[in-house]
Amino acid sequence: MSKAPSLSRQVLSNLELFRGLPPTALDEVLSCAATRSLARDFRVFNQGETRVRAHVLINGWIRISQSGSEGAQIVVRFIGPGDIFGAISLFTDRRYPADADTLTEATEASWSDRALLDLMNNHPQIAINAVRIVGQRLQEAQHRVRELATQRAERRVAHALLRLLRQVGTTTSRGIVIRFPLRRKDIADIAGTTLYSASRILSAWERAGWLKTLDRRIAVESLSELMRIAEDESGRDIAAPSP
Amino acid sequence: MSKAPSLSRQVLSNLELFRGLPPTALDEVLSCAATRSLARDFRVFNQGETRVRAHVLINGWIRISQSGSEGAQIVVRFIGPGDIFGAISLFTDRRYPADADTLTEATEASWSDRALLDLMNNHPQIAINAVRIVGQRLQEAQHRVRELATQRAERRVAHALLRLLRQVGTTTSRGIVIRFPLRRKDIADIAGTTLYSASRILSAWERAGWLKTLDRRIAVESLSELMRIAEDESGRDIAAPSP
DNA sequence: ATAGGGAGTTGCGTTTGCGCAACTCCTGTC
DNA sequence: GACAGGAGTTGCGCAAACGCAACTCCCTAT
Repeated sequence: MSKAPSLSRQVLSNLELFRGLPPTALDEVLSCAATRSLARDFRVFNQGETRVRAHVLINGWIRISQSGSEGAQIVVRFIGPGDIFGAISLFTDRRYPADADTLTEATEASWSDRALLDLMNNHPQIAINAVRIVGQRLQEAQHRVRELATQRAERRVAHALLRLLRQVGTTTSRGIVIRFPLRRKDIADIAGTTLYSASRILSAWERAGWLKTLDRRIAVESLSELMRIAEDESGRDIAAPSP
Repeated sequence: MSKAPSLSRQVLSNLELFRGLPPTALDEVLSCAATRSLARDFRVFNQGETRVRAHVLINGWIRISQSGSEGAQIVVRFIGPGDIFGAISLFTDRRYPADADTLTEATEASWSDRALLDLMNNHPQIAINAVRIVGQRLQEAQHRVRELATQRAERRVAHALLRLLRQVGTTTSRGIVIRFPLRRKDIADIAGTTLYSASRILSAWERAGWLKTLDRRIAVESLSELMRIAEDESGRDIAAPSP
C-alpha cells in the first residue's frame, strides 16, 4: 500500500487545516509531509496506539470507530477528502482514541507531532484552523449527545441517514445514494442502537417505499419523508438573542 | 454584578489557555481582558446569542446546558476555576451553542473575538493550548456518546457521579461531597435520563447506604460500590499497540 | 453441486425505563 | 400557624427496544 503519490501545493492549499497560508508556508508544510496510498479495508491505526501522527485524507473514505471493553462499538465519524483525522491525539494523551479503517482505496498525508507543532508555531493560522475544525466536531459531538439522550431510535436513525446523505450523498437516477457500502450494523453503530432495531426500522422504510438498499448501498427516494421522521430537531437551534 | 476585580499576571499564567507564555505576552493578554463579577444564578449568555466573546472563569462554578426545541435539556459540562467557556463559538458559527448559568458567585474574564485572534497570531502557543483544551473536550464528548449508546441508565448515573466527584469532590467527615447543590433533574440531565429514573436510582443507592443527599448536596460514602456499578468501562481504554 | 459464511429479516418473550399521578417533606412568607 | 411552591419519592401501567433464535438469501470457495 505505498507507492508514494506526490502532493502538490495546489492540493494542500485546499485543505481546511492549511487554509489561508502563504505559498512559502505551504512549501514548508510539504517538505515534512509523508504521503502514502492505502488499500481498501486497511487498518490505518488502532485505538490505543502510541506512535501518533497527524493525518489528512487526500482522497477516499475512512471510518473512525471506537470500541468499549465489552464489545460495544460506535462509529465516531466518516472521514472524506480533505478531512483531518487522528490529529487531536497529538495534543492530548498521545494515543489514538479510535480505530481508523479505509472503506475504499485512499491516499493520506501525515506529519509527525514534532513537525506539526513546529509548523503551528511558525504559522499560527494552522493552529487557528485546527481550533475551528476541532471546535466544529465538538459541537457535532455535543449535538449527538443530546440526540442520544432525548430522542428515540427511529428518529436517530433518520438523523444519521440525513447526515450521511448531506456529507456523502450523490444524486442518481435511483435517488440520493450513499457513496460507500454500509451494513445494517454500521447504521446501528452510527445511530446508537442495535443491529436488530436498525434492521427493523430500515426495512419498514423500504416497505413504505422511501428507500432501497442494493448491495449494501442505500438509495433514498423520498427525502421528505425521512425529514418528517427527523422532524424539527434538524440540527441547528433556534436563536434567543438577549436584549 | 460588576465591580471589576483586577486580574494579575500571576493568575493568568496559571490558566491552561495561557500556559507557557512569556511575561510580556501575559501583559498583552491582560491589556485587552475584561473582567467582571457575577452573582449567583446569573445567566452569563444564552444559547443562540451572537455577540460572542471568549470567557475564562476565574473563580466560582458555572453550568453549561443545552436545550432542544422540544424542551429536552442536557447539561453539557460544569465549568470551574481556570476553565474556558463559550470560546469555541468564536471559531465556528459565532453563536453560543448553549446557555451558561452561575451556580455560585463567580468572576470571569473575557476577550473579544478580534482580541483573541490577534493574541493567537502573535503567540501561537495560545492557539496550541486551545487545540489541546478543545481536543480533550472532544474526546470526553465522544466517550459520552459511546456511554449513551451502549450503557444502561444506572451505569450512566454512576459514571456521571464519579466524574463529578473527580472534578469537584471534596473529602469531608461525611464522605466525598460535591461542592455545589444538585437537583435530581440536574443529575438526570447529566446522565441522559429522566428525573424519575434518576430519582429511583439515587434513592436505591441511599437505601443501600452508599450515599446521602443533604440539602441538594450529594455525599458519597462508598465510592467502591459506585465504581462497581460503573464497572470496567472506567474512562480510558485498553491499548492494543500494533507490531 | 454443495457446503459454508456473511448479511439481513422477523417472530417472540423479556427487560428497561418512561411518565403520569398522588403523595410526602421542607422552607420561606405573610 | 397556615399555606404555597419547589423538590423528591414511588406505585402503576405501558411503550420502546433489546436480543435470542430461526430462517432466508446471496456469494464464494473447493
